[in-house]
Parts: sequence; structure tokens; C-alpha cells
Amino acid sequence: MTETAGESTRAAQKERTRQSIMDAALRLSQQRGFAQLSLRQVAGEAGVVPTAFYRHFESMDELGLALVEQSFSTLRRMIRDAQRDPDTIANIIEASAEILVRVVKQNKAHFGFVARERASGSDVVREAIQRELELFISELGVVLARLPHIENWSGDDVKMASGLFVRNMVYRAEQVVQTPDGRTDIEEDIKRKARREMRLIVLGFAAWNSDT
Amino acid sequence: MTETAGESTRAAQKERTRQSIMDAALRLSQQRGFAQLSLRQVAGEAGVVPTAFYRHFESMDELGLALVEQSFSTLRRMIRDAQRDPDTIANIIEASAEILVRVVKQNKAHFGFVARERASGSDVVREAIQRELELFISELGVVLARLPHIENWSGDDVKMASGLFVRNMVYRAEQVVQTPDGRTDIEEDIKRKARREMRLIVLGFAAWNSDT
DNA sequence: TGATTCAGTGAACATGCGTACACTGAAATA
DNA sequence: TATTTCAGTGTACGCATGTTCACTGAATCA
Repeated sequence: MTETAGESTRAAQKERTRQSIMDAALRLSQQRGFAQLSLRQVAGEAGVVPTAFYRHFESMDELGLALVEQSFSTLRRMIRDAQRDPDTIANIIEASAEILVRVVKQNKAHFGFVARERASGSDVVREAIQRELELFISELGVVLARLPHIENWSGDDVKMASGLFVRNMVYRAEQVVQTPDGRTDIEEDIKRKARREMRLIVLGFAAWNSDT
Repeated sequence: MTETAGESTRAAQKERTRQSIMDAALRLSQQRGFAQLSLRQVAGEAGVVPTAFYRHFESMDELGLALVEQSFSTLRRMIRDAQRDPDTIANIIEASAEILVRVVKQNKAHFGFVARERASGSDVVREAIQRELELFISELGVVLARLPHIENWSGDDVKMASGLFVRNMVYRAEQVVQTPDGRTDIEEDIKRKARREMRLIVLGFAAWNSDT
């Protein structure tokens, strides 16, 4: 009753159309920003008539929220994979810069969406992204708190650490997204800068806690 | 021939209208973002007929560029004033957090505009903002380079320092802009966090250069 | 097999948009 | 004072938008 590929059941077809609407929106929003997209443009790019849009989303805002969710699930998968990799634990900074650039490159559309709509975009989309980012900072805090040097820091300090890391990551991710494909020289430079910044923040923390 | 206030010469009247168009755009862009504004909305808010807009700006993009310039001249005045103030030199971190919150509060529209349009907005406006921010980072670098501890750092290191500072300032400025008027409790919290972050970055630099 | 559900269609609408154009009347100029 | 300049007006246009509604026909169900 359930096939895995190319299903032609009604539900599967609906899901496929829904996904193609989301892909279309993601694709178009790279050029002019999600907030500027019209329902008709998205429907057109998805190869569907404008009214069909309503079978899947009540409004563009609802589509935006779905994209936020999808983007952050990508982000979460990234941090989960990173935790599994033994190299990461061994040399967290080198590994993080490497992973950041690689994963962002593979998901330019999602990361671009988050970076762009974080500050502007519609109220509801912007707020959703900020909530997700805060959540992500907290989650990273939990991960950091398990690391050797950090285990007895105060909650506030750990939060500051992950906040600085995440915000710097977001900034460097923006740069990766804006890098034209194939410019590995620019990517290497971004990695180098990201590493330096992370190293500096870590040094700051070492001094910080030997201080307080 | 030249009066100072309420001039009614043709040029002065034109300048007044131009300014009211810019004010209108700034006011409206706080709600839905500059990129979503229509020429007609801006003209309406400025109390002028749509076609009159063209007497002052060739397009919305040109208006956007004018707003970028105006916003950054505010930002530059802020850093210039800060350098004059002896308190700033004495305790750069405490003073910076104080000044940041105060000046951003007084110019929410300008700072909100920069923060919002930095990542999204039209290509031409976004690029102008990024260029201005890079310039601002370089300028801050020059200021930092004169400070006692920093004077013999490498150019790259100074640039990293001011980059981290500015990016963190931009983030905290975004928060101040989003704070409802009168919530001094939230503002104090932002100041506190900004101070902690700056202190941490400075500690990192101390360790950094005793290292290399 | 016959009835039902429902993802996607296509025409129609009111509205807001950018811009062209001919205009007005007060300030600037000669 | 007579002429010119030009910031701001008012009309008119073609176009894209969001949303409505009645529809079609294949997948689902009884």
C-alpha cells in the first residue's frame, strides 16, 4: 500500500506539489527576498495556478513559517552530525569552520533565507526566526557546557559564549551564501577568519573564568 | 539674502519637501521594511502627489541610497562625539555601551533602517550598506589602533577586533531598536550584555597577542 | 461499479501600482 | 514689469496583484 519512490497516491502527489511550492519560494527569494514575493510568482514558478496555492497554505506568511521550520531542521541536522564526528571533539574550532562552510554551501537557499529574513521580512516570519535562533543558541549552550573547560561556568556565561558563536556563525554564513560558486579562495578566507574569531573568543573565555 | 529659519526661497522649500519624503520613507519603513514601500505610499505619507516624487528622486532605489547616507552620517557623528568625550578614553567599554544605547534610542529610525536593509532590501541598497559598514569597521580600526595596548598589533588583527565589535554593536543596536519606549529595564539588560561581550572580546585580545 | 472527495483549473473582479503627460501658479530673473 | 523657470498637481493608462467562485476529472471509498 505504501511505496517509497514516485508514489502516485493522492496524498503523495499533494506533498510533492507542496514541496515544489516551497522550493519555488526558496529559489525566488534568493533574488529579491521572500517578503517581496507575490503569491502569483511563487505559484507560477512552482508550475501551478495561483488558486492552487491555497490548497497548501492559507497565506504567504504560513508558507514563510514552513520555510523557517525547514531551514532550521537543516541547521539542527548540521549540529547533530557535527557532534557525532570524533574530529569535532578533538579540534572543535578547525572542525566547526570546515563544517560551517561545507554545510552552508550545500544549503545556500535555506541559510540565505534565514539570514535575509532574520532582520526584515514580515513580522511573523521574523519573530519565528528569532525564536528559533534563540532556541538554537540554548541548544548549543547545552553542547558547550559538556566540554572539559566549560563544565563549571555559570549559565549566563555559557549563554554568552554560544550567543557570540552563533551570531558570528550567522555572519560568516551570510558571506558564504553570497560567495559565487567555485570561488574556493574566498571560502578558504572565510574559514580562516572564522577560525581566528572563534579562537579569539575561546581565549577570551579562558581569561574570563580565570578572572571571575 | 539668506535667512536661517523657515526660509521661503524656492530652493529651501524644495529641500524641505525632499526631507519630508525621506522622513516619510523612514517612518513607514519601520513597519514593513523599506523594500516593501511603494512610491505612492511614501508620497502620500509625505503629503505630496506621487508624480512630485520624481522632482527629488529618480527611483525608490535612489531614495534608499540617500537614506543609507543619512543614516551613516548619524553613525559617524556618534563615533566622533564619543572620541571627544574624555570618559570614553578612560573607560572605553562602559562608555561605549552607554553611548550605544543612548544614541540608538535617539535615532531608532536610522539604525532600524540600516539593520533591516543590511541583509535584505534591494541589491543596490544592501550593497551600499555593506560598503558603509566595511568603511566604518576600518575607521574604528584606526581609532582602536591608537589605544595603548593595541598600537603594535598587525593590521589583520586590528581589523578582526573592530569587526567583532561592530558586528556585535549592530546586533545589540537591533535589540535596542526593537525595545518599546520606556522599557529602561530591557535597555539596562542590553547594556549589561554588551559590556560583558566587549569585556570578553578585549580579554581575548590580551591573551591573543601575548600568545603570537 | 457507482458515488464521493478534493487537488488543481480558469475566468472574473476590485485595487494599488509605476509612470507619461499636459497643467498651474508663485518665485526667480531680466 | 514682463518673461521664464520649475516644484507640485490631476488625469489617465496598462499591468500585476490577492481572492472569489464554479468547474473538472482522477484517486478513493462504499
